[in-house]
Amino acid sequence: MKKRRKQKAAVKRRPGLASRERLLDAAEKLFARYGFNGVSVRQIVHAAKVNLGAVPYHFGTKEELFKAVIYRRALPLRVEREARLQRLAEGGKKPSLEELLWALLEPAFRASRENESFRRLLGRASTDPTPEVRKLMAEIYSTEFMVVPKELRKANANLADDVFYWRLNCFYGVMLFVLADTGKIQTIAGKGFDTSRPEVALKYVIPFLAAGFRAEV
Amino acid sequence: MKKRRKQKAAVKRRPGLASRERLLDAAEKLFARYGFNGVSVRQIVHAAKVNLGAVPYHFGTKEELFKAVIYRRALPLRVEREARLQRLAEGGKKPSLEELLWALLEPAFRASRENESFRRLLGRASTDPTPEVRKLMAEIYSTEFMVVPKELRKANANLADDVFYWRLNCFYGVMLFVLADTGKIQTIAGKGFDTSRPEVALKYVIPFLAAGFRAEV
DNA sequence: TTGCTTATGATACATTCGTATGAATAGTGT
DNA sequence: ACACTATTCATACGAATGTATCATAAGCAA
Repeated sequence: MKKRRKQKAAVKRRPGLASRERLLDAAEKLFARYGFNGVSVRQIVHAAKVNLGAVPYHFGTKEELFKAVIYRRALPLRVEREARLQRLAEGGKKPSLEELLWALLEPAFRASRENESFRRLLGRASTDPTPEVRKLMAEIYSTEFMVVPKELRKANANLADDVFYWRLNCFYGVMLFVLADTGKIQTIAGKGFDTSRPEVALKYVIPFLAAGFRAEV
Repeated sequence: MKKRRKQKAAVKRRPGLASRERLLDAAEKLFARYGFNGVSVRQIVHAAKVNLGAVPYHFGTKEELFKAVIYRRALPLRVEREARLQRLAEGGKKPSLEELLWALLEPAFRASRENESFRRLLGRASTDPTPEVRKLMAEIYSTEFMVVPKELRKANANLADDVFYWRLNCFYGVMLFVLADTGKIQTIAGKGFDTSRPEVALKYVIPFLAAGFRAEV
């Protein structure tokens, strides 16, 4: 592997920053819609109105561009999530399962207010079968999102291991599918059914999940 | 679009049938693992030990090959599912939610006994963002799998529309994620945690779903 | 201005992609 | 044996892919 260009201070300069940012925005939107393998670098630079050479220059490879798209928002997401958990812990008494779920889910869902694409991208990339994407997402979950299973385990300390992990599996299924927002329910319920608004989604999803975790064994 | 070859009786002959079948098997395995866009036709023919020209000959296009892979098992799946629903209806009294969920889910999960790939393919293709795949899956669900939401609606007649459809959304999230079997839980719970055996999966998943549907509003 | 670093642009490269073609082979009914 | 059809094979085609190259432009420090 040949060394990329020296780019120690690639972020310090201001002028051309617009180009890099537009690239990230366009890539986020397209990756969210069509997946990593479903979009070409040329489609991205065209949508971003940026030259083709900007991708090797700013990111090196398509895969690095994808990583940059994810990390740009994954880090703030973790910070936000942990702030909420912190606030919950400060309350003194043990939070309810519903409160915990809210703290864990709301930041990711709320990402849809400022930027609808990232919410979908997060949901879809988490189940993307492409090896490079899988590797990256495993890395993200083990570094940024590890707090999710850990906190849920604490809140469900009464459950046996096998039961808990299966319910955690179900939890991820619901979370990722609702984040991904594939539109499946619209094709059943009709186009008037809106699944994109985060506070509405949480209102319905959290009771479902809480009841699932509390089910009799 | 140019007309494909005449292939009215493409299935009648026996000899070369092995080639077509091997192609379907290899494609099923690879599509399940890497997604539609993550596999090339050349990888498929290589895995199937078949000549490249066999794909245009037997299927025309890659997309048609994918459709053939899905339909080969989707049709028997529907038949099996409806047989179970029939048996349930013959019982006379109204079946429990758990019994209904069992009838709806078991055939798809059981597909993993004979053929583990199709179960994963079904789960993953249902959330694949590729437009061609989405179109096909929408078609499949509206023709083969429409009975699922219909039966669930009957069993949850007490729920308001919005509540029901959100819970159906959660249901699909769980079902598809567990079918897809992406291995996420193994990375958390350790490699010893087995999610591939259908009867085990159902034992844990059905109580979770039933409790979710029954949750207080 | 001059000098230097960073960014953009047009273009080229080697691969790989899906699909098409037509000759060679194998199987079947007569 | 024959003719005929179904299948397999090697190969070719143009388009699209990710990445690299290098000349030019732009911003800033001196």
